[in-house]
Amino acid sequence: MKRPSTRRSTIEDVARKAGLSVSTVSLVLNNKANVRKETRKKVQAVIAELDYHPQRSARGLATQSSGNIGFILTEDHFSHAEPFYTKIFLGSELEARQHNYYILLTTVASSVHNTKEMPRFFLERNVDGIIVAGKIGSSWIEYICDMGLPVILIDYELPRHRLSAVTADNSSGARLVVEHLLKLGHTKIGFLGADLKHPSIAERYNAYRDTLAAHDVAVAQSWISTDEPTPRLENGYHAARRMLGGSAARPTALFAANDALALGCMKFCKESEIPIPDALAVVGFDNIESGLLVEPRLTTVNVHREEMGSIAVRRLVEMIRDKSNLVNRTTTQVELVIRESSGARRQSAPVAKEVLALAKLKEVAS
Amino acid sequence: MKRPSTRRSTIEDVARKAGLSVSTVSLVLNNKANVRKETRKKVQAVIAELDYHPQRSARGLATQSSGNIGFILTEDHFSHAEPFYTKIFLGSELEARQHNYYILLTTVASSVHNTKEMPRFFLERNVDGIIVAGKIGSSWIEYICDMGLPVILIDYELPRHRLSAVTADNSSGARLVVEHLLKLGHTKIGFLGADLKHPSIAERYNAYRDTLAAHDVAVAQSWISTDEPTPRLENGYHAARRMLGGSAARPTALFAANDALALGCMKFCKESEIPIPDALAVVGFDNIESGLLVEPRLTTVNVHREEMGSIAVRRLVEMIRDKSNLVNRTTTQVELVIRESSGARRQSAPVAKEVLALAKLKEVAS
DNA sequence: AGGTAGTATTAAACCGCTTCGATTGATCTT
DNA sequence: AAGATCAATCGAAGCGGTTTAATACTACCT
Repeated sequence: MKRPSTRRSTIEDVARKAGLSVSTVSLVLNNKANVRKETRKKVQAVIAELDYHPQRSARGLATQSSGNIGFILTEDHFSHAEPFYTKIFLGSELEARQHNYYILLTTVASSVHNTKEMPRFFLERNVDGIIVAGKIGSSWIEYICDMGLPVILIDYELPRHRLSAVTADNSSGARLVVEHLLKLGHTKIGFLGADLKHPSIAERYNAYRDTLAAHDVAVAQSWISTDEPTPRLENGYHAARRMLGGSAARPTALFAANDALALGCMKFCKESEIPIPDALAVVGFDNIESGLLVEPRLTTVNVHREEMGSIAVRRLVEMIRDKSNLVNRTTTQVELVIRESSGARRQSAPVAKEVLALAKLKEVAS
Repeated sequence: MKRPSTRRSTIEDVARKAGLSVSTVSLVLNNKANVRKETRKKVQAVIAELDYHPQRSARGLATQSSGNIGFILTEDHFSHAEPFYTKIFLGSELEARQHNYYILLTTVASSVHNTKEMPRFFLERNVDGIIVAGKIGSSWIEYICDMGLPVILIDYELPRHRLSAVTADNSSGARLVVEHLLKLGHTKIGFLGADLKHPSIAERYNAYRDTLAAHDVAVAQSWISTDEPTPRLENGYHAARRMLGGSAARPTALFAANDALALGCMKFCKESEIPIPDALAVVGFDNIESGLLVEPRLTTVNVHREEMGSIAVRRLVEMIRDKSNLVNRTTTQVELVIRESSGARRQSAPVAKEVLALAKLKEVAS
């Protein structure tokens, strides 16, 4: 651990001290061929001795690249401190580090835009690739594609645009949920959703319908709510009120498109004294931490968020390195986490002790 | 909105098109003196026309600065997706944007370190200043100070090091809590804390004791818990079990050093069927979102997290710009948020509808 | 008109690295 | 032994800005 007491050393210092030219040092630095083994060793020794680290901006200027990855999140996704996306970001950051990239996180308004409100890193060409997490306005996508930079989406897909993406296996997750509820004897299973234009929600919804159909279970239209604009807690509350507040026949189980909606629903039930899970079994999706705090604890589907982030970075780095624009979609595995809100488990497990199977991956190069 | 169809334009393109030299354009770019008004106008027009934006790395190389701010968080703070720090980060990012800085967020191990695990941005001299959020090992602080970069702490202080810092007004917050409980008639008020070496917790603890003393209210040692290593939910749970599980005389009210501890405590009470607030009033600190989810909802102290982040950036930018090393400490105001867990309010308010007074600031330049 | 003091503009050096083409030296052919 | 080939090294140009010192232009005195 040496202090940067004096001036920081440059490639020239290294070259001089090693008795070689700057170019040779550069070759070593970048692991290029045609450097004698001893020369390489020598240079590396000097580098270590001087604690030399190439300067980012100099390198960036010379190579016309920044060493940064742009991470874009819409304001509403992040500003509600959505822990879902926080974890994704964290996974990205850790992975980026491995590859010597920095991540520039920026939030943007969800749709319209003019050049003024563009993330600065676009204008200043300060990123080598882009990660977009969550649903975002298509105007953004258009713009981003026009930049000609490698792009990868997380938890979002656009069939039309042929973009690489990392998503959770929403269909399997939803299927697991519905099968779980069926197994518990439910036949009146409702769906608490939001904007079906969000592909993840649509996938969950479709798998829900398909699974019910496959088991020849009918569903009343009034048990399905897909009118809410966003899958947030308040909206779960409101949708639950509409669906359960009246006198109409209620479902006995409810699959919410995500945990926030499920928690909103539970909040309504608590206020209306509808006992969960006895009068209504509730299941969410995402496995956010708050699901552990409520009473009863929320049965849900675990999504490997950090992993989604790290995979996205890995793919993106490949795209940058190989200058490939091969579109590839990765689906991360999910698993059902059974707690009390679905009525399958009666005892409360010790706090913060929950073992989840490790994730595996299915990849599809398309 | 123009597409970057061709090559991106450089300062030379601007100069040529404006019929001026590169240097003049640079002068305009940096708002330097001695440029004729019309010349300035002309240049600006061309800049707009070409949609020119100076390239970060070129600028960085020339000025030996990066345009980045390093944001350091210990792993445990962030990896638990602590929403507390997420919000602080968000505030920083928004503010940084105003000043044309990027934020590089990195997490570090909480203590020991060798050069290998240093954030890369140090080694590559890729930041112009540093923000440290939350408690961090003193070895880190030493190292960071040695870098000679401007530093500002958020939610942490080190009397010995004379560093600038942004903190919440912990003392006032704790005083408000205790007075609130006293007003409700409590005289047996316990404290659920953790590591007193964390200055924020220590401040809250001291204000708690002082306020009680000022009102001549005694407190049993068994009602004070400060043994937990970190102020996290599990630890609140354990501490509550130790304090309330036995047969000894219980306090009737408990002030937890933060919301996570309070929630852990509530979890224990729920399992042990200790009714809140009837048998025990509970108050937290921080106002994290989960406090709204539990039943009863948590009375707490609101801390303006985004604001703390934005203030930190503002101060840091000043330090960078003025090359000043004036130490200054800013304390952001807090306010009591009364909900049901303290027993002062019986009705449940409508979901997600809570009006908080706007924050004001007290500043002390020292 | 000539000198001077500013003010506005510019040429050129420089920041630290990469990369291309040239150079050198060694090894292989015939 | 003279070329040819190939590996290792190096010199110099270039990336896109900033900054310094020199120069050109004005306006003002006397």
